[in-house]
Amino acid sequence: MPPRFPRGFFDAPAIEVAPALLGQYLVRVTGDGPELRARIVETEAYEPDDGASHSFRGSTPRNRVMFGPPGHLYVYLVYGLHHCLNVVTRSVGEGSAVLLRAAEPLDGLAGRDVCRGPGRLGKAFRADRRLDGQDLVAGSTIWLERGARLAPDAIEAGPRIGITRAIERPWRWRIAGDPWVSR
DNA sequence: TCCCCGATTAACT
DNA sequence: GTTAATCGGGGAG
Repeated sequence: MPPRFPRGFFDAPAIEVAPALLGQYLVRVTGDGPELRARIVETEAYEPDDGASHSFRGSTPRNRVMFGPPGHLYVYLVYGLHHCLNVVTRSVGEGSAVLLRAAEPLDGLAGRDVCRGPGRLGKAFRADRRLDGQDLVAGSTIWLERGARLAPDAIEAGPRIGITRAIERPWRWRIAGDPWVSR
């Protein structure tokens, strides 16, 4: 089994962790089905001073995991329908995370588009608020594993999707030309 | 308490 | 390109 990332990998700004997560693996074990595995191909960063971030107005019951230790999973419900997966970054009290937007299905996932888009990725990995706060470094339910390190020119940045504030920040990253990215 | 609207998606025209 | 689905968070009163 490939190594996981150490806690310190996540104790950094989301704008650094987001591109570094491209090409890495998301793994999930459920009570019944097979192990799920996918390769991350698209991410977005949300920072503490970022008007588009849930953490912008401080800690609340919903987003408190964002203000906890790095390397944990933040799961929230959007539009009353979809659960999105985020990786908490930066140190305790800062409020920063990386949204996982798309991945290449590998093991235990049927269908071309099941991981294309944050809502579908959450559904494919059977995420809901019960997964909020899971430890991605030392937990045994959902975690991240190291994949190949990508060359800088294999990564491209662009504007974030679906937000109405801080739209000028080019904080979405994806693997250039990858067939599994969203949209 | 009320009310608006969102880090989306699928199913329309 | 447009819109319904669906519901909880959090600001306003």
